[in-house]
Amino acid sequence: MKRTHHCGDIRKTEVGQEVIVCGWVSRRRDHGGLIFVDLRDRSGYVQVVYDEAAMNEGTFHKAESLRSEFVIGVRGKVRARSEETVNPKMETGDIEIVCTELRILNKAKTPPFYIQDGIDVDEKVRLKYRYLDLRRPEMQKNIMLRHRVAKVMRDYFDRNGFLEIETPMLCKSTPEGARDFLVPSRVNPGQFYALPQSPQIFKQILQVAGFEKYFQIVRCFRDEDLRADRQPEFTQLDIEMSFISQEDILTMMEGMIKELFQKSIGVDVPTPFERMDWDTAMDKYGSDKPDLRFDMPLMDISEYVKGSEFKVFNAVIESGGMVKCIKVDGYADIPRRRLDDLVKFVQIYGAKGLAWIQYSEEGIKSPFKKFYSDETFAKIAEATGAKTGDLLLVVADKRLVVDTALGQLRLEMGKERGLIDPDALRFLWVVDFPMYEWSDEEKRWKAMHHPFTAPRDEDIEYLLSDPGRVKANAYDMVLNGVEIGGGSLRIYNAELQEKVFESLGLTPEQAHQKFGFMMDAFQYGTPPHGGLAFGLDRLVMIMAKCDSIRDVIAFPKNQSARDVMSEAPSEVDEKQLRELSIRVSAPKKKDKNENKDN
RNA sequence: GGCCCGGUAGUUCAGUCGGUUUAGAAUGCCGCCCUGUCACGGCGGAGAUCAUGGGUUCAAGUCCCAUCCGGGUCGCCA
Repeated sequence: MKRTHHCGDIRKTEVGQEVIVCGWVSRRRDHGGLIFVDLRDRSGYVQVVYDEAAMNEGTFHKAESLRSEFVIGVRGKVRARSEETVNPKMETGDIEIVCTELRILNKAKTPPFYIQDGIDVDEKVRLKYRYLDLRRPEMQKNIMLRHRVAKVMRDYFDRNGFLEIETPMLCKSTPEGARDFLVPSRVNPGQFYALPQSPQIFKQILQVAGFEKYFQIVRCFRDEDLRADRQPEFTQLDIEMSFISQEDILTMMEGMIKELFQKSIGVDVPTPFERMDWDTAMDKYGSDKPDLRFDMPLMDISEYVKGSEFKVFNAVIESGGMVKCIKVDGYADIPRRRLDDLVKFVQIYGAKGLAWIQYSEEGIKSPFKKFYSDETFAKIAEATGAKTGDLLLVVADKRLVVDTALGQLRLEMGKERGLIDPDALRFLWVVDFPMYEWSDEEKRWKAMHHPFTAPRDEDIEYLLSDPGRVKANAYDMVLNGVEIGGGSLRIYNAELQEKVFESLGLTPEQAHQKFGFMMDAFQYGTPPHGGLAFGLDRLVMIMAKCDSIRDVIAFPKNQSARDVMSEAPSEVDEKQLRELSIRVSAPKKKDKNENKDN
């Protein structure tokens, strides 16, 4: 019984033909002498009819035994449905297959949840039975889209002269950056590989090796805590090019994105993308990845509120901080309760509090009303464009806290007030990133991007004397407030690279121990080069309109970094550990699943 | 590591102030009936370690403590 058609592909053109289809029983409607089965394969659904009066008894009897998710093969004739029985909700709703032969290829246990779109089931159940979850059409679509995305990317880069080159999964552990996943080496007792956080160094060395244009769709690993958009292993589209300017890279990537959206979801993305420097992004949107699907910029009102009796604002301004606000149109009647919630909300991001001005019909309401004149409130209204009915939410603190808290509050208000068009795609390049950021925890400057990023030429003199003012030739691609890619022009001069290591607090010995092979390579004729990497999971997540990258990864980990289907990670045999010269100090874990299910 | 939310039939939920409940509903499942359904319909039935452990109480799904599990988030993520 060899399949001739896919379920979802059959149309009126096949009417009269004998077809053989295979798939899973999605729904069975048993009317006694007449049974309908919606048969599903990866292409979609088709209705199969079993008519007691018109078929042999054994076959009909078999049809009566069908249950959800049985795997069957059906031979039958395609028939046009009568006008009253056409189902416009189904792609194949014009036709049905009248079964003449039924083969039950496999029975199935009753699944723990419905195999259909839009289910509301605890994610742990979905992940445990991932093979059933993935059987749902919307998940199938996501995985198919992901395939399509990778395919378009490969075609684009191939056509533009790029080579896909694989790099090692077993690498040297490097300082800086995320925590490494370590892999013990059996043949080198006591020594460890690290799984790559990205192929960064290898792709640069491939430039030294003269490949000029490299790309790779590659798995990366970072042992950090998980989020809706962060998995310990994730996929990057990794790119590096020689003899190019920043402009060349941005243009090449815009072309790739344009083609990608056109060919995989049929959306036209206008190019070139908007550009914004990092300082502006932080100042205006309180984020290095602004969501431009709505406006609501942060506005500085320090000059209007300084020098008053209101100690909170004064103290902040005098110590070099600032008072900024966002304007929420038509929300002057925000419930007091909600304001209390928002105070807590900004505190998450380090703000000590939140103030507000309600320009309501009954007049101005504000916790600091008594400290300021009506004129001051009028001036603030003028400066911010606030009209009667509008709400200003105000945060006072040092710059980074104000920007972060208000930036997050802006997003919260954007969602709450329905200002975000769910179909909008707003691309943006954020450029001119700072080279360093200060780590309070480690009391030192850390590379904001990574230590191979080239500082702007005019800032090189400040690398050691004033790292905070150095800007880098680094850029991020942002889509709808999500960082989907980032990269930089690289340092290609060994001395400059050493200087940057020094600025990061690495001694020449440490630098040499960790990156010596790279520094060596750089002495043998390194071309100017640069590149970037995209987060493939995040990109597909947005294209598929999902809220979590778990929905576009076939077998993701849960928030505790566990695969609940295969139950990884797990303890291993003493023998394995002995071979690796490893002794485990962690207490034995009880089997987490011993008191659960079956 | 911190904060927030959650855990009750296979699934999704309800369960008030601790007591009239034998812990309900929907859906799924099982059986019988049903020839034009497409979320088919009708009748009947089975199905619960109320996450786990301890405590308070005459009495705990409900209150308290601890633990486990899940999700979101801050820190973290070059």
